[in-house]
Amino acid sequence: MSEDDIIQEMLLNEDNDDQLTPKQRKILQAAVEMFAEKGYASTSTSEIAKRAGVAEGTIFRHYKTKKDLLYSIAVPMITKFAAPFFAQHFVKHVFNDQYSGYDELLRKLIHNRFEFAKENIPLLKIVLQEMAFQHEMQEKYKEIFSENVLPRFREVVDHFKEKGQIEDYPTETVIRLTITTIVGFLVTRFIIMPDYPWDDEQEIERTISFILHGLETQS
Amino acid sequence: MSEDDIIQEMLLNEDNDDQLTPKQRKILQAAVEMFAEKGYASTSTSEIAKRAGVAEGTIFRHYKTKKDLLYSIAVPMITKFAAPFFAQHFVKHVFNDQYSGYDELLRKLIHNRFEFAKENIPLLKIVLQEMAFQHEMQEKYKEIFSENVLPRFREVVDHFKEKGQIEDYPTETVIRLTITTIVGFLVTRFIIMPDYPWDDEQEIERTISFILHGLETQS
Amino acid sequence: MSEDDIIQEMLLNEDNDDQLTPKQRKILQAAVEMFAEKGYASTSTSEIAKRAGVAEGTIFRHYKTKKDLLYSIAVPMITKFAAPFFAQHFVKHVFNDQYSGYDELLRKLIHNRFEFAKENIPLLKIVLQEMAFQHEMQEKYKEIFSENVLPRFREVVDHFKEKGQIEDYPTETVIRLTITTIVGFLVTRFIIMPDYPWDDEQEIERTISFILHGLETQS
Amino acid sequence: MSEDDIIQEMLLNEDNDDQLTPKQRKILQAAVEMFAEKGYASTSTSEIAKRAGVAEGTIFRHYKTKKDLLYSIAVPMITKFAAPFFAQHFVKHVFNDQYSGYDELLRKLIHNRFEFAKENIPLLKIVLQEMAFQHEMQEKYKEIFSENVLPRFREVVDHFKEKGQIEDYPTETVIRLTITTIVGFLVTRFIIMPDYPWDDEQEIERTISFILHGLETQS
DNA sequence: AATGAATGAGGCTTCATTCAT
DNA sequence: TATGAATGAAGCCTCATTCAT
Repeated sequence: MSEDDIIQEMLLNEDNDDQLTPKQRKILQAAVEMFAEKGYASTSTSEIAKRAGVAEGTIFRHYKTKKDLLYSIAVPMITKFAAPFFAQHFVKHVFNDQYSGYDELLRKLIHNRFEFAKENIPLLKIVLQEMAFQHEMQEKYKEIFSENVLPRFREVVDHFKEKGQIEDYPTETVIRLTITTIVGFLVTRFIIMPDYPWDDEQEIERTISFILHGLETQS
Repeated sequence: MSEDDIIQEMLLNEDNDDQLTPKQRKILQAAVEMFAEKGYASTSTSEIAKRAGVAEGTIFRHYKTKKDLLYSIAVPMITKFAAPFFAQHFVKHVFNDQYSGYDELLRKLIHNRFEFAKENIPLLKIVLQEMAFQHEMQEKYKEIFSENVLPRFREVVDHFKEKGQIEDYPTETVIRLTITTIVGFLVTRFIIMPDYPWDDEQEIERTISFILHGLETQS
Repeated sequence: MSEDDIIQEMLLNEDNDDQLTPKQRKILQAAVEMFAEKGYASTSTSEIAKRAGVAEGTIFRHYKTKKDLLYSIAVPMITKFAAPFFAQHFVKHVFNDQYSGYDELLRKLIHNRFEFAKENIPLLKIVLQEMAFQHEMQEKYKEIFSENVLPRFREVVDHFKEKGQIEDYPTETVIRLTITTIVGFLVTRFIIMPDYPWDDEQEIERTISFILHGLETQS
Repeated sequence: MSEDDIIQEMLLNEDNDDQLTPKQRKILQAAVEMFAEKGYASTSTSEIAKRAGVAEGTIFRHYKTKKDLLYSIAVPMITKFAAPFFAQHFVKHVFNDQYSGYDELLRKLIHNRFEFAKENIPLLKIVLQEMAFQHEMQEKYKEIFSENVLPRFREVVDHFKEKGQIEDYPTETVIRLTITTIVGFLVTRFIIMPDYPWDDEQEIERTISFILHGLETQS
């Protein structure tokens, strides 16, 4: 757990707010809000400046370009969202403890990402939206996914497939179904229907059950 | 089946291409392409005009506003994507045939929507993107969903829950998990990873199995 | 003579004002005035628009870029200034008439360019100024000079050197001294001291004499 | 000769580099380079600061205004370029030595200004460019020219006209032709065609001959 | 003396929309 | 119906200059 924390800490501090001037922090905050509300392309730098309480020129002193501003917000978010897969013990734990199962891993992952999403709804929205059009973000996503998420995830899934806990679908399919269901839940919960009266604990459990039974080896 | 066809036909003809002048058709086609490529906000009417091979003014003769153009493309798409739920026998069939199961429904639904998505990738992309910001599209979506999709879907799910085929989750949860998994598959298949060497038939079957077992009553 | 006229006519009509809308003509006129007065870099497009009595956007409908506007003004001017050297009989005349001398050629050239400069003072100023920084203009100048002016001039000078009318300086030197003196005169007359009470006819004659005696074969 | 040196020394020391801090010297140097390369209006103070390796604010500590910076560079240059005419013996020498001719004076003048131009190409470029638009520079030029250059030059020319060495053109015309030819040579040599394989010694001699014969009394 | 963050006016350019033809 | 010239508001960005440190 402490190891995980350290890594997340590092990730979060990568471009840490500590080094930012107050004005810069205000700019980032305003930009995040507005990009999430209206989309990157429909948000003007003058609006951001106004909401941040800053002269428009000040934005460009810190970010050469409007796109720079977007990237400085969105690109690290991609890494952060994939953060659990950077933790050393994400995989190790699974292998070392013979009694641990896919359910335990899933439960940890979902709870962890649920909390993260809850704290970062606007950022999540921005990434989801702009990933469609921003080349540099797609590159970052591909890099993170293929170099960090996919290999770790594959190890784990293969492990449980060998243990017979998971149906013998192609590993990629298992991963797809798992991620799709988790992300689908988070998107529904926080972006599509944030005002629905969710019973989060139960809904999380049902989602875990759904995945587990969906992937369970069929006799 | 014929009933279903009629309804879809109606849906498709709502703003049917038959009534369009060639220029108008060119405009729509160009707009769909560009909105999907670059996003609504980042596409200029002059670019659309150029690609459509018409004068800029011509666009505004047919669509009062750039947003009108978007809506005339995207709003019907929402209806079309929910089309199966408009079909009378979508539900009736389920009730009349005592031997039919959730799997059969799911299989039909997925195959049907898979084909539809395949034929309408750019439109799908546009709707997914702009739903986030366009109020009128959200309204249309909510209307369709709560008045047509949800009630029908609820009837069906309740029916199978009563028959004991589906675990006793809240109906909304079952619907959410089902839709999330289907849409997640389509998005992954056609938008996120269109170039992956998919074995569509098998992947569809696995997705169906995943949903079915995920929702299956646990002894 | 008529031949010469035709060629000049062509040159002048190359991008002739006839094809321009009234607004476009106004824009060009305003741009020429302001570039000459304040320099290209210190003239804003909004000032040009104001003086032309046009919306700022209108400028960019006709000229993609502020620099385009400059080039569309200045580049043809380079050709026009070198126009006499495009005339077929500029050289032929010299060779065909055994009694003609360098003085006659010079006299024609100076008178002709004097009238031209007089009618195009602002354009002359713009070219002289911007030649220093605009790459594309330098290229055009080099092209015109090395492909049209220099070869013709060289033929003529060599001819008169052979006839013993001109001192045996390198041809390039003769050309340099001639052009330098003519251009120096025009620049002084029209740009540096336009308000001095010039006696143009006499000053032209003195300039011709100066060049002729300066280059005359020394016994 | 020593007298001449003293005067030039004074001129050069007017705003002498000795009194400058290293930073200030760097700023001036950077400004000269960039103004010559891109022109005054197209050079930003931040670029100058960057090339000089100082903070933006530092420039404005030494020069109240960007224009101040330009003037502090260009205005003294005007004086320096006219420096020979400040020397007492420039004229005296001519009168005292009955055997000296216009050729000797010209030769000295050209050699002297040639060396000066060679050492100050960027400054020359700046003055030539900005003279067109900067009022204060024009004033300085007019002052220097009418108060120092013109009177001295006139004395000398009148002297040689009386001696019959120079054709009886108006004195202003003689001066114009002389200066035009010299400046034309320097501009061609150092600014328009600096890369041409010049034979400087010979070209200078030819230029002197050209002027002398051009002005020589015609029998 | 030196810094560099901050400013806000203004620069060039794009854009959706209008309208006379 | 179709055009495309014209608009002017707004967008992104740059710049000379100021000021607290």
